[in-house]
Amino acid sequence: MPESTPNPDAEKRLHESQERFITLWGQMASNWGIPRTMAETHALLFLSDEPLNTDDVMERLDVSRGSASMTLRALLDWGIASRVHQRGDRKEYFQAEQDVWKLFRTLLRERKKREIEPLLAELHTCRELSDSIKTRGKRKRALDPETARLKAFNYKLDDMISFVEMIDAFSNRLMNSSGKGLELAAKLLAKAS
Amino acid sequence: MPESTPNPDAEKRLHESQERFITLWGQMASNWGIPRTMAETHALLFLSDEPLNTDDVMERLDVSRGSASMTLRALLDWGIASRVHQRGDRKEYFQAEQDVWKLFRTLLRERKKREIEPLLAELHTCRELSDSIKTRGKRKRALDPETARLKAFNYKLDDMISFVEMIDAFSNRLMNSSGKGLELAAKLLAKAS
DNA sequence: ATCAATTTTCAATTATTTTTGAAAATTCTA
DNA sequence: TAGAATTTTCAAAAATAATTGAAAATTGAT
Repeated sequence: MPESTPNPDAEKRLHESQERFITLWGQMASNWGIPRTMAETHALLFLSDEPLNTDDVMERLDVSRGSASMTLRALLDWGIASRVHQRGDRKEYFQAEQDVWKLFRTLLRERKKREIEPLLAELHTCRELSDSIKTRGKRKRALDPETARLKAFNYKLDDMISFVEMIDAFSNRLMNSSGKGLELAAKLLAKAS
Repeated sequence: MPESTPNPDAEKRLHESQERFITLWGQMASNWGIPRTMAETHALLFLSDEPLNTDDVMERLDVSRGSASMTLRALLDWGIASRVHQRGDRKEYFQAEQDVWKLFRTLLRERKKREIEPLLAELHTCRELSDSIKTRGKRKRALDPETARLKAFNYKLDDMISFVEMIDAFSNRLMNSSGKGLELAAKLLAKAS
């Protein structure tokens, strides 16, 4: 095998590897409730060395202009891509966060805001709703079946609420701890458990 | 307001609160790529004091027999519900894990098996694919653009791989640490960061 | 202000996921 | 083993989510 040939496969194989990564990213994301095209677009930007414009995305991912536009805007909304202006070109260019840990923290922040916080709010609403029954019009002697059911339900809600609060607190730590927060946490956990 | 009346609202309000919880659980789950009915069924079992059978689920959630059957089996597959036999009744009954932390660890274990491990495997495949180019047929004097692209890509893959390996290791810790592992991790992280 | 380039929007279409329901399979009882 | 009760299966239907594409809006240069 000739050692000095500028391997003609290289380009093709790099491309294949990138393609695989993009596809993988899309599949993973869709398992986690994120639209496939959004994740593929993100992967494409992540892998690209220079910023890309809408047409680049359309061509490489074979999607419509509308889709590319919506998707890119969504990535901006999530805070994992940013606009870049290429001088001498009127088109908008986009680039993705390159630091994997920053990316992770951004995603965590967004999902916390979009899901954990509303979840907690609604759980508290449930709890108030059922709690307000408990203390009303009941005698001390507590073992009528209805009260028992109520108590059991309230316990479960409380467990769930403190669990979610725990997750929430943990997310805060991770989000704010600079650098490799998880790594730290894992090490500490390893020692402790 | 009469203090001693066995409040006639109580039943209704408890029911409403449970209903809200079930709905909430379903919505949350579907944000995370889990079928709504599956989560609702889980919530129902979680809230129920005694095990339920397929007909109970069908009635309470207003779904077909087929759906209830599939869903219950899926919950068994996930390991977050178990079969129970009610003596004197031929029907199968189901109950959900009641310990929220155990539930969490079970879900973590499953998602790790179903997603993190395949992800890692495929990432390594990508890496091998692109790595095999790098070392082939290139001279030391490395700055031709193709090699540079390759290097950049490999760096990104490596970052991603070590990130996912980190997550994987962390999941292992959490899964195995008995009891409130996350709580522990959060506390430690709080001290350390 | 005008106009061409570019981006955004959104109703209609297409793709994907979930659910249904009844037939087939299984299980339990006698 | 027969037969009723129960569960499972899966093709078809329904529901949901994502994408398209062309019209409308916006932008930036002159």
